[in-house]
Amino acid sequence: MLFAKKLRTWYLENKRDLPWRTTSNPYYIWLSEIILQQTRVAQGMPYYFKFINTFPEVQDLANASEEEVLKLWQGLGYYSRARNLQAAAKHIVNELDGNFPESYNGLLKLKGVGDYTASAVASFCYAEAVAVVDGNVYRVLSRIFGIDTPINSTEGKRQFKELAQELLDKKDPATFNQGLMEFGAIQCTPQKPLCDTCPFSAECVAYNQDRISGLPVKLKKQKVRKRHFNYIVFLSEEGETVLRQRKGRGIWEGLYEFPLVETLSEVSVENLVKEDGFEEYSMSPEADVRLFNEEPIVHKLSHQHIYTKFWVVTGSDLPENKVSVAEMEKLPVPVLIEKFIDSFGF
DNA sequence: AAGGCGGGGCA
DNA sequence: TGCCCAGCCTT
Repeated sequence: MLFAKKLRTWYLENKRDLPWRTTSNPYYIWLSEIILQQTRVAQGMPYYFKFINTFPEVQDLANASEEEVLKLWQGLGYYSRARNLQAAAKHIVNELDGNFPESYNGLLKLKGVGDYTASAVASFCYAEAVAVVDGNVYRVLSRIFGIDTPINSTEGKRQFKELAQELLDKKDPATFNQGLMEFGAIQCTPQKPLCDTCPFSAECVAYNQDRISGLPVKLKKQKVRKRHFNYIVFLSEEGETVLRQRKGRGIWEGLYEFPLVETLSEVSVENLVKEDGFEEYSMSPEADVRLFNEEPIVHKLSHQHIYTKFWVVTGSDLPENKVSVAEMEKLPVPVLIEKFIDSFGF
């Protein structure tokens, strides 16, 4: 049986009911695709509901403040997605008269929309015959066809895109694309795929050559950078503290945090006050600096381990960027900061 | 072509 | 622990 036909049959019998599968509104489809980039369905789902409830139309998203968008996005990670999301919404409203691009090429021009997302929206909403290639597709095709080209190499990307495009059901690209991804998510999983009930096991190269654990091939693993963050948590008698917005390129761009002194290694209070950047807070001599957590809190990200100490300062004048506790809770902050705020109590 | 970017789930 | 998740952007 043809690959597409077999996949279609499997999909129609096994697909999950997901909220973005009941709409053909390109705004909702686009929103769901951005949320789901490098993100599991279970993790992204509550954010999808928050966004469509808060911003029912693309105009609502375009008119919001960046701060409000980032606050809604808080906890989901990869915050450039949220900034690009709103930039694209503004572009659609202001330059495209509120109308979504209706082709792969048009969609590709939107900020934050790459080959995958443009293919997904174009095929789901407009039945354009463009194949999606995401992590699921790499895994499924590499196993069934026994392709060991690294999926994160230039050649691998080209090869898998070409194969997916050949296999694509040109008459119903939406069902094919969703089926291939769903198959990877449910049946051909990274660990312990369900080969016993797999409709492709007879021809699957990985299954028949016992190479399941070896496919797909991925080039080298990223090494984790270790950093040491010292957050200065000012407290005034009026119940204020200080938060600052992270600027420039890097982690958590646009989010808020306490004044930060980054050091090359763990520091004591004697050394902390001698660090570059600390003197700018011009603390009063009678100020009290107290370490909140004796043992550094390790915040683990995919590419960084952040060893964090929170230093609570009382009896000092507050530097720039004072905020009340009520204002603080409306600002978007990294999960690391949110967890501290919760445990500290304020 | 390579590196950077979050947070969480799972074996 | 390490790997992966409906990837994209910058250098």
